[in-house]
Amino acid sequence: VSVDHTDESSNTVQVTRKTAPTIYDIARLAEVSPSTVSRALNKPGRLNQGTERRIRAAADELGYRLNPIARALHTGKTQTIGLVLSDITNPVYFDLVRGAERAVASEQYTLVLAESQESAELERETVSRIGRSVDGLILVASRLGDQDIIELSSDKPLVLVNREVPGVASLVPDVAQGIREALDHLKSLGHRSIAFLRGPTASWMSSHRWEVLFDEAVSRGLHVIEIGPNSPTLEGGADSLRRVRASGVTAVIAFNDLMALGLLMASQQDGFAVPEEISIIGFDDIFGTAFTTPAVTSVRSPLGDLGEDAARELLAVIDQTERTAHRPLHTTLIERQSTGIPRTG
Amino acid sequence: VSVDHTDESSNTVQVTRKTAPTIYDIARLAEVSPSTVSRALNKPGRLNQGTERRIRAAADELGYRLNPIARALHTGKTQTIGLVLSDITNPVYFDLVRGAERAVASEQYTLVLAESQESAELERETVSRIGRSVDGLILVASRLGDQDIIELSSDKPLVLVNREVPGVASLVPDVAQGIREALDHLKSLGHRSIAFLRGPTASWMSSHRWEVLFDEAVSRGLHVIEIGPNSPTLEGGADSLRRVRASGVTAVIAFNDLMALGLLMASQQDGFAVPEEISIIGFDDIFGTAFTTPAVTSVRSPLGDLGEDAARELLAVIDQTERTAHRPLHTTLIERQSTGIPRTG
DNA sequence: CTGAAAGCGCTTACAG
DNA sequence: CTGAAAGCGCTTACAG
Repeated sequence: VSVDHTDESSNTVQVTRKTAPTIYDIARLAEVSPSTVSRALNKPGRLNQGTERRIRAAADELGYRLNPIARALHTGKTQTIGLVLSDITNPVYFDLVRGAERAVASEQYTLVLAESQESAELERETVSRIGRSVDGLILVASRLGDQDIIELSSDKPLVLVNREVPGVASLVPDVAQGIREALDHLKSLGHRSIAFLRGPTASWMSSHRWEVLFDEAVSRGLHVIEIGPNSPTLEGGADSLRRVRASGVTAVIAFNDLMALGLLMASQQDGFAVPEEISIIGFDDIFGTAFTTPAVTSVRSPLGDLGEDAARELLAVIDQTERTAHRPLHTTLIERQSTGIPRTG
Repeated sequence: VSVDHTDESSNTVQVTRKTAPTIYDIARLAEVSPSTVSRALNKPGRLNQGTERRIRAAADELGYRLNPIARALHTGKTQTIGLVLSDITNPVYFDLVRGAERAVASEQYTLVLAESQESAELERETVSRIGRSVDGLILVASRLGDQDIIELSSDKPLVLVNREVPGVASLVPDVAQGIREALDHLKSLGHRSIAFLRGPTASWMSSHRWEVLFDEAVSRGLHVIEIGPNSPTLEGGADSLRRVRASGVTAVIAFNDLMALGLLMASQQDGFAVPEEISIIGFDDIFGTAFTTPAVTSVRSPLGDLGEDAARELLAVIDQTERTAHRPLHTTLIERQSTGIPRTG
């Protein structure tokens, strides 16, 4: 490790940072009142041209930059929104975070990021830690109970992603299309009996996908079972292998790609052939699904768009502007090599 | 897409959110002065037991929660730190972000996340957007010039990660150990001539790795060349294949894993055998390097520890406390199957 | 141990 | 068009 410090800090002498100029400094320099400075800077064009120019010149000269804290205290707006995820390192969230970050940055907002680590308790703590200093919250795959979420949304603008709660704004991509494509794909390959590898109990999205999958499978005359709950991780997928083999199904649809990848690797280690003995489909099409051999067939979710739209939706609620029409967010099957004709089919 | 709204918001009638209680409300209820309330809540044990208890009871009854903005205006501290990355979706950063998030959260700080999109210009904008409302900044793989960084650090606590600038605190894992292991590994396999696939011109880390690699290769009597600059992405790696083949080297060490993966996939598509015709080593050991066939040999960086230590270092600077001894952050080679005996060796 | 007062740096009615 | 004043919700010397 290399750690360098300025001479000052290594002497533990405080680096005296020049105190930032305020509108009072500008007022003095431009010979106007502070209120006039504030107006000049906030609503250009409402003042005498000369005064405004003088004020701007003074501000530039002093290197003035607005203190957002002081403004926030008065306006009650911090120009900041909070994004709460269950697990920062799950690759599913990368695109979502990026989409949200770009959407807010383009409106001069700032993103505050927090993680709940798959725990309702920690999520509650996290929300209360950041809640008071953001203008609104995006809760992704929230592990909180419906009641908690309803209360939260009554005192702060709130948008849910991949979670639905009655009366609360939420964005969930239409999962049916991708699931139908997945089932049609499996059926056409000759599969008759499939399993859904479910995620954690607290995951609304896992139940949601299961319910849609169940109905669609039944209507196609496919046998369908549920295996789990499992941790939504590589390990969770790997750990389910025994139950998958014991179940006798020829195909598995996992709650997410991490589980699908885990199951794939565990299968290969066991010499259980993919896709000959078991076809595997993941969910979300995260980074890495295309890297394995066989590459993982997956139902792609529009994560980047989801993050972006959630942010825009939230900003609209905060600013009380009309939301623009929503683009449809749907899922679609990406066929790769982890699905094939079943040996027993 | 499903978008639900409360009745109020869909009528565009403002949802009247109850205004939050302040210390004045508590003061009235507990029949003390606001200053006493502030003390009771901030420095427990300094007041008369009875008063303190009465105040706490009143606060609980009202559901009081401190307004961090108001406090910040007075103290000048927001309990927030900013993390600026070049590219949020690069998997290298996942663990780093998580490490930093956990470290700051454990100190009741909050993480603000921003992205510079590989552009010095955008990075400057980003820093100025979030700079005034954070207590300090972590700049990861900053694309700013040395002078900009020095100025920045003179008016705000700042810690650099994977970048060194004289006089500015910075954390860079020791890259030499991993590089030595990589070279010894290649040499023992019989390689005599290797290439470094460099990253973007503005990447300090790319130059740093190259310099260390150069010296170590020369001292081992290996021929070494540099190919690039390249975009630090899958595409960047893939695009370099032609130059790699033309160069005649038998092994490549890429600036990062994304490039190594891109090169691997392009090679396979071209029928250029890995590792028989070209051995490939990546850098950082990101998620996904173990998934390919052959799996990618990589120099692992301790990204999570880096993020955590950078955050702790920054908090120490902010609070002017003594930094605890730093643990060594070193790199180490993870041998997988993308390296092997060269056919021409 | 507790209170009155000033101040953090803005914004915004209210006057003129 | 511009200024004086109050206020956002805290904290912290300064008194007593």
